[in-house]
Parts: sequence; C-alpha cells; structure tokens
Amino acid sequence: MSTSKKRRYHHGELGPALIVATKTLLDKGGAAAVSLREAARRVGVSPTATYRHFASKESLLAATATVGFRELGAALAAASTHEPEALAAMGMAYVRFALARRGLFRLMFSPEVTNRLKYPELKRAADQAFGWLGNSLQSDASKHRNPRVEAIAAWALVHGLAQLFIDGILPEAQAETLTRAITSSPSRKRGRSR
Amino acid sequence: MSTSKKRRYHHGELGPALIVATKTLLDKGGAAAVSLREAARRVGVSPTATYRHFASKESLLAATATVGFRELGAALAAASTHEPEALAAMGMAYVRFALARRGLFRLMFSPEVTNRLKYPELKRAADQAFGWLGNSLQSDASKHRNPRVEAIAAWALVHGLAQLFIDGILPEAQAETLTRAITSSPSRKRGRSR
DNA sequence: TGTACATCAGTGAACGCGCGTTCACTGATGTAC
DNA sequence: TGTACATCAGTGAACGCGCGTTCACTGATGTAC
Repeated sequence: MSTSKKRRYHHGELGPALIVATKTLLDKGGAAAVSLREAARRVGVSPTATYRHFASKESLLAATATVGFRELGAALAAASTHEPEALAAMGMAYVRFALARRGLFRLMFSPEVTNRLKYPELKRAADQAFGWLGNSLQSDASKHRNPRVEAIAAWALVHGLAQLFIDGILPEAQAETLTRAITSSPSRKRGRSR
Repeated sequence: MSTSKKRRYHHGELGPALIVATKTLLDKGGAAAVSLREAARRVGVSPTATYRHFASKESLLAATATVGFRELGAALAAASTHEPEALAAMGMAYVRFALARRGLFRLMFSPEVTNRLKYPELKRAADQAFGWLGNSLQSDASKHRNPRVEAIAAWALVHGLAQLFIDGILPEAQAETLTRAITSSPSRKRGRSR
C-alpha cells in the first residue's frame, strides 16, 4: 500500500533482506528448505540479483550464520549482567535462543558452514559470542580448579540441553524448568537451592 | 574376485546393504550427500530396486537412524559395566561414538528423522539406547537430590561435548582428554581425582 | 524327481521438478564539468 | 542548474544436473502336486 511496499528496481537493502529471508526459511523447514531461488522469491527479486550480494549459496549461509552468532552473543552478553546468577541466566539465554531460532541455531553449528575457514567474519562472530561464556567464568576463577575445563563443561551442558530440546528429545515444554534446575543444581553450586 | 563379489540378480541382503551404504554416505558428506540413487549405485542395483525395501527416502533414513541408536545403545551398555567409573565410561563411549560416526550421529538427532512419529521402531531404539543412561544413574539414586534432573544433566553434558567436537568447535584432538576431565571433575564428584 | 505356476526381487526408461549458476542485457543512480 | 557518462543493481532466459518416484516389464525362486 505505502510507497515502502512498492517494489523498486533498486531494492536498497537486498543483502540484509536476503539474510532475513534465509532465517525465515531456516526456521520453517531447516537447512534443506533454504535455496537462493526461494530467498530471492520471498524478497521479490530475480534469482540472479542475489549474486550481486553473495558469491554463492554457501556464502549466503555463512553470512546468515554470522548474524546468528552476533545475535547469540548479544543475548548472552545481556544475560551476563544479571549479577548474582550470571551463569544460570546465560544458560537460560542460550537455550531460549536455540528454541526461538532453531533453524538458525542448527545452521550455526552445521558442517555446511562450520568447517570452512574461508569466512573470517563468521569465525570472528562465533569467537566473540563464546568469549562471554569464558570471561564470565574466568571472573570467579578462584572458585574453580581448572577454569578452562569448567568453562567448557558449562558450555557443553547448556549446548547439549539446547540441542536435546530443539531435537524434540527432551520435552520442549519443560525447557525453562529443566534448564533452571540444572544450571543451579547443588552438584554445581554447593548451597541448597529452594 | 570370489563368488560373493559377483552381482547376482537377487541380492539377498539389499535392505541392510542399503543401510550400510547410507551410513557411508552420511559419514562422507552428511545428510546432504545421501540420496536413494547414490545408495543404490553403491550397492550396484538400480534406483528402483530400493523401493522393494523402503517405501521412500525418508524411510531409508529412519531405518538407518534406527540402526544408529541400536549401535549407540550397545556401546553405552558395554561401557556401563566398567564398574567404578561407569558414568565416565559411558560419557566417553558416547563421545567416541559421535566422533566415529559423525554423519550417522547427526542424522539420529536431526529433524529429518526426529519429528516423525511414524517410525515406532526408531522411537523404540532411541528409548532403549538412552534407557541405560537413566538406569545407571537410578542405581545410585540415593546420592542425588533429584535423579531425573541429574540424569538429564549428565546426558546433556556428554551430548553437548559430542556435538561441539564433531562440529569442530572444540578441538577434536582433545576430545578424550577433555571428556575424561569433565566427566570426572570435582564439581560433579566430591573426591580429588588423580 | 519333474513340471506348472504364483510370487518375489530385480531392470530400465521416463516423468517432472527445483536447484545453482551463467549470460547478455537494461534501467537507475550519482558524479564531473 | 543541466548534461554526459561511468557505475551500479537489477532482469529474464537458459544451461545442465541429480533427484525421488512411477511405470510396465522380466528373470529367479520356491512350492504344490
């Protein structure tokens, strides 16, 4: 209706728009549902136009995953300020992100995009997203025998939870409860909860 | 060379042979590399022949995942007999399975095969594989506040480790060391290890 | 032990499909003078 | 302020490909008598 809806010859933001379309496709049907042609269709542009912004399908996927890592990083960073229970809050944020953006989350860790070293931005975004996890643990390192091992254990724990929820193997309905119970269970923190 | 190598009109074991071929394809190029036609090609049979044994590509994938869960279950069961450190041994077995059969492992937890309730054998095999994990924890339930939560936490932990290793996000070379360190870290077991 | 015949396990050609990518092109934009 | 022109961002037709699946078929197997 409005002029902004009108399809102009020059889209203006085609690159980002294609990434948004890709995210939608990912969440609708997983990586298998993503195609350059379908993304172009959704944005209202010819398939060829995509090559103005991405060299190949793979590079569109890499760019989309990069955005995903930035978003995950931001979510973790925001959670890390919840002071008394920063770690539990970050775990919850991690699981919530995976559930809210399951297709994207899966792509971020899929071999279609992981193995390649050809996308330095992707690597940087990923490192940055997980930097928070490490830092937050390092900050009270004195409590832990081996901070690196502890950090990896915490990461693996929430990552595993996220995976099991989005794969429908653990009941998604209990995601919040279980995550909270596990990230603040007495085997990790000495004091009694509740 | 031998007669067993000869291609006979009646293959005799086409179904299982197709599953083996599918496993190979999974490990070589992931789910994207699997096709009915390629599996048939590897077995030396026409594409049409596959329909004698599987109703569709999806059902071949489901059957392959079923086999995967049985193998994982067997590996966990074998590990669970290592008495003093059954849990750590099972964790190691879990990670080893994922690394040795990464394509299969990924398929087992992928939405291409997970969501469907139409493969009861698949569901049964999965339940059975993970039954061991629960049982092994239940057996010393007295030590734990909430056995169910503890079991899920242990599962999520090793599952997350496995995923991070096969995705190349944690260095695969350290898989054994890290897994051992984490599954017997003092935050989970009180006593000092080493 | 021999034959007839139903059943089973394959073949091979064909279908329609959507894909990623390339090509030669055209319309829109913005800058130099 | 006006025009020329390089550059940029799209179009649309076409390519070759491998896929899943269907069809009508044929060769092999095994069982009844």
